Amino acid sequence: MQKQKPLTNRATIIDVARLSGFSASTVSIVLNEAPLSRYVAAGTKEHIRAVATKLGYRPDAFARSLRSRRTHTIGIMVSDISDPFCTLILQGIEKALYKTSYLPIIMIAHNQRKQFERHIEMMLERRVEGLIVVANWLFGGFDVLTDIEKNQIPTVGVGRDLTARRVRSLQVDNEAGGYAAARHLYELGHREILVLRGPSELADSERRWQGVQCFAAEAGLRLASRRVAQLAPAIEPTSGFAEGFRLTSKMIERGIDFTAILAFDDLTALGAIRALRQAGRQVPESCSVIGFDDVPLAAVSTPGLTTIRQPMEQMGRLAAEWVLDSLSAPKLTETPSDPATLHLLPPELIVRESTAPPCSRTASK
Amino acid sequence: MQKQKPLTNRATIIDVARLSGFSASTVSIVLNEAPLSRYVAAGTKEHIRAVATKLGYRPDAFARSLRSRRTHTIGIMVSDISDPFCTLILQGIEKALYKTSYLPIIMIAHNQRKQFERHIEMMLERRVEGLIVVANWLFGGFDVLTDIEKNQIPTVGVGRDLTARRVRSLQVDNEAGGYAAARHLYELGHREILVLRGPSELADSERRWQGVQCFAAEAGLRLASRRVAQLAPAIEPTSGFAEGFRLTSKMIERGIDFTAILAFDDLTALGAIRALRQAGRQVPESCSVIGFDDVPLAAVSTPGLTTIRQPMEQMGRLAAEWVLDSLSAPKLTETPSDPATLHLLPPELIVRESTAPPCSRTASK
DNA sequence: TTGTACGCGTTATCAA
DNA sequence: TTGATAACGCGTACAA
Repeated sequence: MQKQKPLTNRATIIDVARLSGFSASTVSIVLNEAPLSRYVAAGTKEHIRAVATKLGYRPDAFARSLRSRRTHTIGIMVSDISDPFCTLILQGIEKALYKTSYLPIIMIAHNQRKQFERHIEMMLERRVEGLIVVANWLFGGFDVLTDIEKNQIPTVGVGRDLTARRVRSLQVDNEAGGYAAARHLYELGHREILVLRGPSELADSERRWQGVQCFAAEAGLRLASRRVAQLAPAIEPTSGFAEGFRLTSKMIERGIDFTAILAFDDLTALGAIRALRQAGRQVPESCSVIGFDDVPLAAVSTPGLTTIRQPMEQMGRLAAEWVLDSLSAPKLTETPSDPATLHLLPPELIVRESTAPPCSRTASK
Repeated sequence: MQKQKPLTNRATIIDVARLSGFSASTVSIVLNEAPLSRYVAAGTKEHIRAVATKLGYRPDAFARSLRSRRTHTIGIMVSDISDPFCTLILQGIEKALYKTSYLPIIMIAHNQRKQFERHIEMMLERRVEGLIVVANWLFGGFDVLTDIEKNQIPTVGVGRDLTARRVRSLQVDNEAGGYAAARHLYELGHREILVLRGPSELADSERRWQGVQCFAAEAGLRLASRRVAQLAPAIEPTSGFAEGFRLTSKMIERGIDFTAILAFDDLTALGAIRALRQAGRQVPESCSVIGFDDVPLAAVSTPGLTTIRQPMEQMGRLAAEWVLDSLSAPKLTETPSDPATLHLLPPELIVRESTAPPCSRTASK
């Protein structure tokens, strides 16, 4: 029958001090297991701890940070939370951070510059010690990052190349990915390949396309320009599906021959598959399709989608580790001329059911 | 010893005061546009603002909150960030919160009780003013929420029924959803329906199943027990795919007839489709399939998946609004006997291509 | 119209 | 071994 105080405010360290009969300093030392707590009598410690739990005492992060000048906080700016690409990277970051005492502060920009800016403001006010920017698709200018730059907050970009903004970045090797995709189709025997390039505003599009061209040149494969299409500029990542569908349908209507489709990403590939099916063509029997990313749905769609995997979890983990490193590393020199490196991770070919050798009757040669 | 140096040497309000020649209080009043700023000379304001921006001054959220006793922060606990279900709810919450001055602090529990607990601790230390728990799948006991209870923090649960923990909750009407799914298949003409029930530990499973049974009773539809299977208990939401595949394959092997499958959720449905395809049956020509949730991949898989939509964004929005309401509402009475209502939202039937009338040759009767 | 003084909860420093 | 005190950065009565 213990009557509890209707605390509008919670127990503070002073309450614990009063009730335990010791000073706030001692309480602080004991509860934080500070070095000095070695000299505190065991009984005292025990008593103080008992009182603390009894009162449900919890240190106030705000007061603590104000005093210690440390927030133990890392800001994570995600461009789009409904995109599994970002989500998996986030997962990797989370896992890496969870082991440490750092708390991730996740903010979602919804692909809007305005929100991005506002969130950056908030992060600065919250004194994040590091920042990770997870971006996939378009994302306007990143000029806002200069704010970060001025404030000397260690920043890492994942998914997009932000080195132009002087931000160390982490990305899959798009060129190698494009190369691997083209090679896979070629080795299966495909010679008439429809290439659905990504939107022009995305740097990734160009890199993957270069990888494809590079392989074609090496293998002596001819990429007829009539079999190359480019996705229209798009705001949302999901618009890749509609574009893949539209472009593939158009090619079929025009009567252009092809035995395989090399799509910009998984969603584009799925759109292409829908178009093929609508035209009465089975995948992979009458047309192979390969995607890019290896988003979770690639594994559960039917047929399972052959694709180029980006090591998203690993990318997230690495980004987190980089930030953590620069946090713990002594800032020996101020290097404003630091050239902000771009780190490329190897992609991996994941073969599922959507690719197969071309059917003899379909192969026109 | 070396003097304690700030990690980031930013401008404080005092710097602004010094450089502008006015006192800190005047600066504070001006920059916050406090009521008293009405009496400050326009020139003074302008000057102070200029100095502030010149110095890149940014108020420190920690100091501010410490003083004002308000954090303007709402904790959001997400059970699994890689589950699109959670992600869409999060989206709704975000959008609703963005309009306000409240900042969402997102934490991810990765479906692990331990992490859940630790994050709850952190949220309390960060003095969140409200809490939203977004959960889909299993999630151990929620006893930890008693902490929250004690601290009198307004809490809303989304996706799972947490009323047993005295947490106001928001959920789709699972029974109505099951009912609608069964009805859709029945109205298309299906009489031999394979039902893949959800895992037994999930309360949703039972409710959906009751909806199905309810419709069957009303329509005089007989649900043969040999055509009812139940997913094995599972930790991850994605295991629904494997289970859907396994159970459907087993049914086919056993030679059990059915013209349609009513799956527990979209992933289960996709697993079923995979199994059907492997057995040489086309969807929807030789078997219809209906899912539940309307996760984004339902729209982009081929064939497009007919499903029961949960209004996830709306659920998120509502949850946010509820929390906001209890924050602004005057706490007139302490009502520890408050029965924590469960609010049910209507599901919606989304018809795509995976359902069709049974083919005459397939229908065995 | 502007400045002074104090308090928010913690922790580091020094004194006892 | 423990306690007193001063900061951390900001907002706001109250005084001027």
